Amino acid sequence: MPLELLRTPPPKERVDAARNRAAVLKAAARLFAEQGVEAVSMDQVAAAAGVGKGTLFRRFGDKSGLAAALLDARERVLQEAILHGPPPLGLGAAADERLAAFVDAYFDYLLEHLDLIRMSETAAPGARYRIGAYRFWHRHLAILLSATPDPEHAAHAVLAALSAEHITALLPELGEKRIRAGLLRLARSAMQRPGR
Amino acid sequence: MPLELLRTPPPKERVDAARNRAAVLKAAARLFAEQGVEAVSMDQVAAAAGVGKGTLFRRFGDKSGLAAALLDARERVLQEAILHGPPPLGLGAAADERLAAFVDAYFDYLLEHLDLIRMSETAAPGARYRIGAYRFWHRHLAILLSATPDPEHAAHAVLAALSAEHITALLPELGEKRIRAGLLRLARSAMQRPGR
DNA sequence: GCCACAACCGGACTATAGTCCAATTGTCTT
DNA sequence: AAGACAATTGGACTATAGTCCGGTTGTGGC
Repeated sequence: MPLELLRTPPPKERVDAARNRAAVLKAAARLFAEQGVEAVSMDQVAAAAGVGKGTLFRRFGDKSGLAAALLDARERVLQEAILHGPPPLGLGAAADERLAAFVDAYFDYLLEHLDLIRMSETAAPGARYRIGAYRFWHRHLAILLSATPDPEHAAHAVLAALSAEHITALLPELGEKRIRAGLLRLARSAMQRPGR
Repeated sequence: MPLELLRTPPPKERVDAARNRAAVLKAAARLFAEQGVEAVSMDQVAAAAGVGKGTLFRRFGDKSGLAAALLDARERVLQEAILHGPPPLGLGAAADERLAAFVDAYFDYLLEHLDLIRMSETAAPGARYRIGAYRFWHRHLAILLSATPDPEHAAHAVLAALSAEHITALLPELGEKRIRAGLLRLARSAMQRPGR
């Protein structure tokens, strides 16, 4: 088994760089938890991590990148469950059941980290649609919706209703329960073949 | 943004204030058209209008408010057509036809002013959901969708697929035609009663 | 016409995201 | 072990959104 495949990044990361990245993530997690994502500036994160601003931005690109890095681990759990976990989220259930399970699980994930996800989606214009995670969800949904006339558009439409910005705005107005029910209904109706 | 800032207030406006507002709108329209909405700073607008920054911000609140003010006239045309125009947009057609007509007309409006609308929706966090226009569209859709289990959520879901941010991201990927078709399909399926 | 007062004005000021580059530090070669 | 080289660092710097407040100017009452 070639050892190269086990090294995290192919070009090795310098130890000081790795230490700094860990320090930044730790400091950011603490500050965000203490004061809320919105209220923490990048300067604060850099200072708390004992690192310069330049380092912070080169590592994570911008604030949305930092948020995305913090979400990375949690995201992978969901992705793993979809790819290799048991049905109905994973393979083995009918498409409509997998779709419902995904919406349900994603909504949980959203509620759990709403502010962070919102930051990762909105800090830069169009950020949401470029990050790898969005592409993953989109691909998954398009496959589940492949019986519809335009699976790709349908997948985007479902994800639009699952954007952090959208859910944040709806939460005080409709409450968690109604939103969840509405999302599941939306997913079900998006599934229907156009056999009217 | 507070609607009060966008409409002429009943208590008479001072003539210098009115002149400044007109100058700002004119200068902003010109600069936005010339250089694109993103590329123009508020300082530039203020300078071009011959007005101080304070004046600019007090009048329009923030950049999204300025964008909304510029859209105001065009928005009213669509709202008027819905309230008092001929069917299928106006009263007199079946709900599903009115819904399709709205999606079609709104999509036209969106394409026509995509950057401005995007600015009015995204400059401030949550701005989109607070502006009066959104409330209008939402109410209209909720009425058309009143046969569904949760008209308010369904209306939000349709509008989520019509957000400027979303359409901007989809346009290069899917193209205008596919998006329009997908939106009409989405609207139709949202309409269906849950008669399963 | 004049006065008082509220509304308005504008630019200096703050806060924050993000850029840049000279100096530093780790790593690899010989 | 030392030198060469590239990756990394960090803080000074820029650009922009948005705030604040002392001075100014309409406006309505007398």
